Amino acid sequence: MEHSTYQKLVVAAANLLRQKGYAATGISDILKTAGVTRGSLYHHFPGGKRDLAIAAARYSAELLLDMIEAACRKAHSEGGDYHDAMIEFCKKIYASFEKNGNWRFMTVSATLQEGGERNEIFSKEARKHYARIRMKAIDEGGKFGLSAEASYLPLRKAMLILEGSWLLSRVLGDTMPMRSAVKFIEEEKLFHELRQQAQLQISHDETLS
Amino acid sequence: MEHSTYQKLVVAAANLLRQKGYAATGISDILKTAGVTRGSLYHHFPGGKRDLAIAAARYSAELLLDMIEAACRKAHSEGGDYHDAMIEFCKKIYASFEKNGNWRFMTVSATLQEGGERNEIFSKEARKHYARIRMKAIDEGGKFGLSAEASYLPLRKAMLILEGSWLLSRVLGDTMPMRSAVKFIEEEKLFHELRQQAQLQISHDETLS
DNA sequence: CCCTGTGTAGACCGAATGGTCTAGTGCTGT
DNA sequence: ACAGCACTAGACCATTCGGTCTACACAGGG
Repeated sequence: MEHSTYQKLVVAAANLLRQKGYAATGISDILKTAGVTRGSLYHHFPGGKRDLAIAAARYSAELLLDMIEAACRKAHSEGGDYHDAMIEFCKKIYASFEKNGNWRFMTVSATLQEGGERNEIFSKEARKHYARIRMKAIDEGGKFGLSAEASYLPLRKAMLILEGSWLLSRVLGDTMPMRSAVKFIEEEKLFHELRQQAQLQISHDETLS
Repeated sequence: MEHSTYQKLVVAAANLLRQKGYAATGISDILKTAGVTRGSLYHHFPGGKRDLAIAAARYSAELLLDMIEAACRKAHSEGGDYHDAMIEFCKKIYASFEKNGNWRFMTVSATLQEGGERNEIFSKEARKHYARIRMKAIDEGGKFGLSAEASYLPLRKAMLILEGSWLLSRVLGDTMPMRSAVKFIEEEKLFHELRQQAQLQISHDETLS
């Protein structure tokens, strides 16, 4: 990991918050995991737990964006299309889930889920991160010659499936839902191809008539 | 609501747990919401919070099964197919989400998510409920003449999308993800039809050759 | 040499948490 | 009338929570 106290705190917080959620994660947990004492935390994060959670969410979102970018780059270099990139992205997440529990994913939604009443600060942060993810999708999709919508919708669907299956896998203590998420996202590529064929078919028919 | 103290506790707990999660929901919250005092709670649920959460999860799972059943019945009576039932199911959940925040859904995964270390009791409960949902899907799909797998997979996919979008909608404080979940699940019907056509196409070609 | 600023250490605090315990209420069958 | 019971009420407890505060370590500049 990183060696600065600040970084140690963010990394530890990101992991714990993702695993247990905001309310269940105690400051002491984070301090113990990070090997840091209370004074340091409140020096770097005057706002306490809230500040730290926001920093952790930002860090996690960064990792997620990197994964998306890497998956797209790989698909590109292997001659695949945008849907191949989505599959690659999903498989990466599954692999890391299978290996280390749930580490390195499901950043924003899990991290910023404070119990109880609407927390406008956290919601605003979350919206910011998801907007960035959206922009990244549009950007990467564009490199495959896709429109903004054709870039964003597949990623959104993949994200929903992944978040759902991640949630489930965590509750059940079983990676099966994550595995089926991979299958579902592989299916999406087929779906997309079939839809294209069907549209070709239609325009063909229309040309004939 | 129900009038027995036991029922009042279960209903209040189910709502609060779903909204805020296990760790963030205090016993006092539940008592206040239910209009019940501490002694009563520990009379009906000697195991305290844990017992109550398990009962709440069971209750929520029951509601979910009812919703699935109702959606299938409606699709049947209107001459629709199994995918129409999934769409109906999803729309119902979206409608109730739109109306009362997040009430009456996302039972098991949210309710039984205790922070921290693997909680084998909760996981076992969750597995039990999801197994029941699976059986219900197979049962209902059978009435539409579908195989077990063809019954279960669409529901699983719908559930994953719904859980993901529910999670997101809650964090963002915006029903948009739920709305897109409805669209995605409507898409599934089209996907299924296209796939059937393609398979017919293939078997046709094979017959010709 | 001290002074100042950045960062660390951990004792300490009030509030809130989940859980226990005793007293009491009101309905039951006898 | 009374004993037995299921149930309710809420004071009480130990623990833990997030957060504050003072003391200290140790740089670099004068």
